[in-house]
Amino acid sequence: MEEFILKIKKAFPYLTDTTISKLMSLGEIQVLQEGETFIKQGERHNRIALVMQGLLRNYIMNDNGEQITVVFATELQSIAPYKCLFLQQPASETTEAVKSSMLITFDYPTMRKLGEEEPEFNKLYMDALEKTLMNAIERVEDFTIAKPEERYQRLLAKHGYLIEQAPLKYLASYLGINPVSLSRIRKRISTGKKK
Amino acid sequence: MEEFILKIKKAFPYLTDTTISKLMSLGEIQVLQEGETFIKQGERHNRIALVMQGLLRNYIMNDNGEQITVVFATELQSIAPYKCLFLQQPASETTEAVKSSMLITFDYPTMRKLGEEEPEFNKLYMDALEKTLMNAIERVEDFTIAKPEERYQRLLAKHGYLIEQAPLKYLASYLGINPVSLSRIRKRISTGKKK
DNA sequence: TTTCTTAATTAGCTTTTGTTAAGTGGGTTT
DNA sequence: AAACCCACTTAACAAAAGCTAATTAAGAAA
Repeated sequence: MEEFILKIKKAFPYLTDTTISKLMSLGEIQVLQEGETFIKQGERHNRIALVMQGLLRNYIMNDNGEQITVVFATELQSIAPYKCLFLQQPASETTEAVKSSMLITFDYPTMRKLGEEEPEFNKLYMDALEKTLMNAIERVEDFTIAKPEERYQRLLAKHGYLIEQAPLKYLASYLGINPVSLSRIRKRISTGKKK
Repeated sequence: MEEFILKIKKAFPYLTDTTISKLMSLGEIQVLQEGETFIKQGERHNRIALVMQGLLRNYIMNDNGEQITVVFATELQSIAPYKCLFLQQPASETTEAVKSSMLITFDYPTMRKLGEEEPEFNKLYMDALEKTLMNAIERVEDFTIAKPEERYQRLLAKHGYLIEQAPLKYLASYLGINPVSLSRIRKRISTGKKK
């Protein structure tokens, strides 16, 4: 808990101590065991989560009922069913803990209302949004620039911890490829390399 | 001009007339001919654009020096070198007019500072950010859910105007595939379909 | 009009991925 | 220990995409 506050301070240096304590009192701590969900597809929901510890993922279902991991979130990253929050719709995705995790969650409308009076809250929310946007853009770039095998290599280079912590089947859909293909790619890389 | 203000009012109904006129006075109108750029890769830049008319794209270079179109922006959508704005880096992408277009551009730091005093500005910026984020997420979902041919189909269904207005070579990289492949996909779709 | 240039299509071949199915191994449960 | 479950791997073949190059089409320039 203490260490988490320290991390927050480091990540958002402009937050005063009073704001942080207000924030902690507004937020709700939630602990999830591996496989437990924070939000389920179809639910109406209005909370946004900041990951304190662990690893979560958002997944949607494809036409075959398979889970497609759209995004992972780890320490100090925020995760939410954004379309659901912004458009007031039932969630189209599920947020689930990949390993046991701790979150602090906030009511989205409350946060935005608070922000109107307290600029610090607004700044915090905007920063979180901007970060989330940059991550999404980076992900789109990976898909447009790199072919499946290269995407795996880039993921390995940039976010190796994901490859260590998430099972292959999640990673495969996250990379937009088939689990069988990903296994093959791994082998190609580990053995004599290509060409 | 008049019609544009009407569109703004429709898209952001909470903006008062005074805010809108303030906004218009703060913004700078810019007209781009086809192929002209708003921001070039490598430049430092701090403006964010709202498209009034036309069609723009952001592209980056891959390792072979080919242009990869990461995102399109059309009427009432915002476009900017986000990573450049948020992290104060030289732009890693170029923003270019796909056809002759009109923009209104704002200084990003000014807007954020203004927002601290005037909640309406903040709300506008957050709404724009949230929309941009939703678009990026949708795009990631397309990549993870659908194979190249299906991605083209989805694009056709959801954003057919892009397919009418943007040349194939831009669309191909936008969809993460080779122009030759896209041409083949088109043919496969138009002729007897698959199977 | 003819010429030039560039985008798009088509073709032939290679490489990669998708698909289905059969192993393999680790970890639980009984 | 045996039986079971599940993730991952491996294999074999089909389908799709990548790559190179040649051809066609269309628009701009001479």
